[in-house]
Amino acid sequence: MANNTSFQCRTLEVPRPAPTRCSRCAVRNLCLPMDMHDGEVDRLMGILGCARRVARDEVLFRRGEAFCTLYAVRFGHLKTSRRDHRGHSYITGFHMAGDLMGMEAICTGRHSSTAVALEDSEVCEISFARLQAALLDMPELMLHFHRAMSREIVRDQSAMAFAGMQGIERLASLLLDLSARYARRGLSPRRFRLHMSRADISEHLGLTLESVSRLLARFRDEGLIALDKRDVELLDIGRLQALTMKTPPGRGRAPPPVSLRTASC
Amino acid sequence: MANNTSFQCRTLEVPRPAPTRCSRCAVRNLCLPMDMHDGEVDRLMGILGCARRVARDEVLFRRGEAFCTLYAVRFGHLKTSRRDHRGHSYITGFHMAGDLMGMEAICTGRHSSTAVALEDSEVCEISFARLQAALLDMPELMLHFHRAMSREIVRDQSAMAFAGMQGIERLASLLLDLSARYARRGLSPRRFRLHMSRADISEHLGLTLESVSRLLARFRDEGLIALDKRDVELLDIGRLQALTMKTPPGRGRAPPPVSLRTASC
DNA sequence: CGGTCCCTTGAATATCATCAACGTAAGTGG
DNA sequence: CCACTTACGTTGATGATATTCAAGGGACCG
Repeated sequence: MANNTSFQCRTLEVPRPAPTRCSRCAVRNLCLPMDMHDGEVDRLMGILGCARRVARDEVLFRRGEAFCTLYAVRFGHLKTSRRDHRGHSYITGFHMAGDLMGMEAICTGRHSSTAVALEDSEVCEISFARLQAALLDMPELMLHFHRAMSREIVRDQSAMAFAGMQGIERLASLLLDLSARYARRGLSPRRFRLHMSRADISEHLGLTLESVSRLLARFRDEGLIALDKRDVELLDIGRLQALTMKTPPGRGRAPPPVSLRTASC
Repeated sequence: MANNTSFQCRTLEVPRPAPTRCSRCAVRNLCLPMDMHDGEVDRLMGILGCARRVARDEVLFRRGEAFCTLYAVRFGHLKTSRRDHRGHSYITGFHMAGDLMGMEAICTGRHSSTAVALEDSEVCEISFARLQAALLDMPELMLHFHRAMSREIVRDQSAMAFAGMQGIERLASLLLDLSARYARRGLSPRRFRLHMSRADISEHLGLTLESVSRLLARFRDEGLIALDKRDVELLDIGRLQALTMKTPPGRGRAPPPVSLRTASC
């Protein structure tokens, strides 16, 4: 982890590891197009800053701060939060290896949310200006970037559904979402750690801390999950999914088949 | 509105207006960079399809459908909706002149939501493939596009806050959001029409239709708004804003000042 | 005129927030 | 090592809020 100063870093407090080597990165396939060959990958070195360690509870970026870099999570977990009009804060997302962070800031040039590490983590700094320039020469990378932003839109729109759900469904949805994301990373979809506090969960789901605690206890008592502090095991994924699929008594309808009217373009 | 066939349109059912002329479009400044001169604007003609009319209740695109074009609203109002796991649908957004639609579909190549017109409307079809190609030559337009996607992320993240709000705050937030959007378009921020049904509002806010009706009546009775079917007038915007800022009794805290720690980039 | 759609209103119930107390574990300092 | 503190989580009692079920009003349309 040699201190690298060839690229201007924002703060000098944290020891700097060597510049990011995407070609060796564990989450390369999450950050970059799958079919990108190493030669192209190496060209990216120019737009990358250094990997940056973020200690637990440390702020990666803060609301109102000028935006200049995107961040790709190399390992660890982070949360992003905002405040609504009344100053009440809520968590817009939990982020893990391979996730891209900071895209909300592009539109204004200032961050609209604050990112904090839930555990000691490492992110890869991506100069937005250099990325913009690089995209002009790399059409596949540009498309990949657009897909990443679109994925963030889909994720955020999915979270909007919480508003119409009961607490029990919100919590089940969160557990299943985390499970699926770990599965995609080759980790266990059944056993994982909730790196966030109960308060974090409640601020993400729009419930109170007490409700989250009660709901988790209920899931445990009903044999849906095993729970040991922040370690959770999903004992009955099928029943958890069923929870997200019906609250009303009689008419729990299966989601209709996706219409695939082929378009002629 | 001559029928134009120089560009392949998806359906031939609707009469085709002449190809879109951005340089004369009323919402040009919402779609395109402000400082774009007419010469550049004319270059865009190549990536634009035809303006497309969408009749009230008509589907512009449907979940599962292959994605090939983005849509910029020229006039009218539309809604986009999705279904959560349990098949329960919710509305991800209301869209009006100048809004860009369809960005959620970029990541998978298929639409994840369904767009329906709330009234007779017109959108401008933007071939995504051609847009991608054009962006390679037009760095400012690329940045503009990235800002538009980022704005969508911010908007969606703002809507996530509904989950943590009471009904009264959710409704006030919606009214103020619509008000602000109309103001930005040079329309009255005080008087406007709710082009969506009560059911649409309820599915957007995560409430029941009955709750929305009761809350609107309450706002009316308390002199916050005047209400005549779908026409609304905000009589006391200040008090409406106050509603979004405090529900809890004592400790309604003013939002803290934005921290502007200047970053050295 | 009958029907439908959209909206409103009422009464009973379920769900969640609030307030409060307590438990546990980790860290600190004597 | 023990008393103390702090952060985090659990649990209980109570009340506010929103949902559910039900009925009905009003506008529009064939």
